[in-house]
Amino acid sequence: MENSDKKPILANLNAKQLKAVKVLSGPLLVLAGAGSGKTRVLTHRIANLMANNIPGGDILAVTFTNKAAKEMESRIHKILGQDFPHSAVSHFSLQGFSPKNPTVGTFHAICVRILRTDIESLETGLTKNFVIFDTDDTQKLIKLLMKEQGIDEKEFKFRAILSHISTAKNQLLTPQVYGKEAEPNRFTQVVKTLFPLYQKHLISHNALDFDDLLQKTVQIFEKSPEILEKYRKRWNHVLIDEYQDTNFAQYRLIRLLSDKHQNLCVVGDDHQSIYSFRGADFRNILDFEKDFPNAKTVKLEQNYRSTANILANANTLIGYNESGRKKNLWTHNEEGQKLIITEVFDEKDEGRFIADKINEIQYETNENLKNIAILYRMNAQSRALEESLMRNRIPYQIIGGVRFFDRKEIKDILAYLRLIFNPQDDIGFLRIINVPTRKIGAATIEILRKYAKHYTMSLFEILQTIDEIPELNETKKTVLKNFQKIILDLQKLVQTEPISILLDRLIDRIEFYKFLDDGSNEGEARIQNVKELFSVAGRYDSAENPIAAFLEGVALVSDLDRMENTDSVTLMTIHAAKGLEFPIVFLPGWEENIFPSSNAQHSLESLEEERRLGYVAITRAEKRCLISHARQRMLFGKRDYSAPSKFLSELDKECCEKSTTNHDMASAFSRGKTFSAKKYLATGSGAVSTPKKTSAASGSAFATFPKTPKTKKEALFGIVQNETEFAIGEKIIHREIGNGTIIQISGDILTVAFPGLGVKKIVASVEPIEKVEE
DNA sequence: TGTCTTTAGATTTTT
DNA sequence: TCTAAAGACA
Repeated sequence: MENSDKKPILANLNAKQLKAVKVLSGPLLVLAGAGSGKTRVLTHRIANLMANNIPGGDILAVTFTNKAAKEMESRIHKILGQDFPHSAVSHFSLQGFSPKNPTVGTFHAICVRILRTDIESLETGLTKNFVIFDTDDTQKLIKLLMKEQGIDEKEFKFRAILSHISTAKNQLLTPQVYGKEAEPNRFTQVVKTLFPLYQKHLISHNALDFDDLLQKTVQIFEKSPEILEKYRKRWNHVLIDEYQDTNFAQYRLIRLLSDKHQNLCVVGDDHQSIYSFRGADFRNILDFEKDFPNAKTVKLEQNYRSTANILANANTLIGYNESGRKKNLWTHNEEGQKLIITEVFDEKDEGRFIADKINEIQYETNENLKNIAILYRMNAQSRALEESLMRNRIPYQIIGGVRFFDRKEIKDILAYLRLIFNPQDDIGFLRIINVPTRKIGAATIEILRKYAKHYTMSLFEILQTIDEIPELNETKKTVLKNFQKIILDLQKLVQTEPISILLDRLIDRIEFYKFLDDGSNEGEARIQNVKELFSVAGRYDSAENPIAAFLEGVALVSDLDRMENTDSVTLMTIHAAKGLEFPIVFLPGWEENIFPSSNAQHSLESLEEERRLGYVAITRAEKRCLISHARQRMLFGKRDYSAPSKFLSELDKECCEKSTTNHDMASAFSRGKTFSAKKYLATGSGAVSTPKKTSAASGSAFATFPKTPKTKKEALFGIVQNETEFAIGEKIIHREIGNGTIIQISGDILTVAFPGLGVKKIVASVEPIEKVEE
């Protein structure tokens, strides 16, 4: 690297950061406040280890998300230049671990790779070809078992049972141990019945759920000292990011790997622990010095991200928590603007307020939209915001909600692949046996299941003996044999052909596009979604076992990994925003029972977790933070009055500014009328009538700005506008909005100032506007 | 058995 | 509001 003599590894670090980077061995705790350069320390420390002749392959770095893993790799690469071969780590590759490069990945991704090598040592019957069951699969399975056991679905919620099982697994409890230890009551009695059955079925399907990935790995390590030794030797240096969010299974895993060499560096901030619902326990980070008495501790307290005003608010808020280590986060950054707290009328008014503010900010500072984020407590809040942004023609991308890989058509195709890859997968079989429709219904399935159970074979395997099943007529047998043949034929291709060919043949054989195409826009969108799958699949063709890598990738990938760096506003939950930062952050919905959530009101612990979430939310902002709360809100089909969040009164009053959109009922009503008039516009504007459909139509998980086919608009509105006939400064009249002045032109998009209504972006060829001759 | 219609029920956060 | 399960009917 050109400036290697300047030691870039140790450059641009403050004294504390440098201290952490320079510790080359032994246990190290880095308490890193928000925005204090945590990732910087991690990456530079890895680079420094490598610069001190520790082979990259000796290093294991565990991150919380795949996105963070990728980010970390590219940053290490940047620091080390050629010293770090760019092939880097492929997160989903099944090839072993590289001797040259650090292993970077999430707990789940790393565990999968360990299991692909060593799971058979457990002698549970699980093989290297195991599939990963996602939430949807596990829900189906537990429902199935409940039916089988005659457990009343009304009395016992499958969700509650699943989450109970998950918690137990995260505590590394086996069904046997759970059965002994759980306090006896009606609910645990049910779980005691279902847990072992659930586990048994997973094994017989050759499947693991998310929690198994961790638990099985720990089991291997505890059972086979020689396997544990292999990984201990491989990873002489272990680094853990977001340590405050580790659960017991992960904690155990870390101890197993690093107790011997003690070269363990954990980084985190107990104030940012927000995943306790998933079993995370921030006491892990508080107890680190107890667990490792030789630990060195470095506190990073200088914040480089946010203005002093933003930081002051975050500090004051988190100060209301009793738990956690006291910290003194400070900054040299300028004071900046005050945090703005705005009272709005309802969720629509809130959407309008945010859209107007974005237009205003853009007009004033020409801020790139990718610097703006809207962070909310729950996905259900996004709809009103999306509608408003769409109406105002503000491009946005939405992370979360219905994930791309959760779409029905995608899951169906994946289920086919799963079955091809693993014929034991009954859940996959049940998903697709009648997709496309083959006239195989509940009755036929029941017969198959009876025989499968009797011969302890999987549903797919039982098709071999189909001729010996008297209950089925010839037509059914033919249909089932055809289905079997499709799967068997495609299985032959797995070894030789890339996934794209396999997908192509599959879609062809089952005439999937024909099945999806119902003539509607939604049908077209579904086809587009399936086609998008090809581009995703292409990335796995170079893996050793492409289909396994592909299935694994889609099981472990989150929407966050698909976040694009485009010129658009980002919408996501606060949880998803952890680890990210944005110059301008909107925080809507700071109302009691939304934030803090109604489910968090009953205990101090959960309320404190909500407060930490608030802390995370505010500290995402670099320059500006705009909080809003609505007087009433439509939620789950009901309109309710809502009190401002208690967190608002816990902010630093000196550093806040209150405002209101001042919309009483009447004005909100008239505004609503304007909305509906414009909604007609939005509805007609292309293939979309609701935000959700937009995301489908765009062919990805993102609801990107609808690129509207012009011809359709013209047909719909009978307006043919010449895009070039407008100029800055000209006056126009909008049929619905009124008179305005053009202040900016960007291609077909006009920025128009409407007196008294604010600045809006308008697509010239779409909206009913005309020039006003003066 | 599929499809259309109705109804009930659930909505925090996610690897 | 939206989804999934249940019911009615061809």
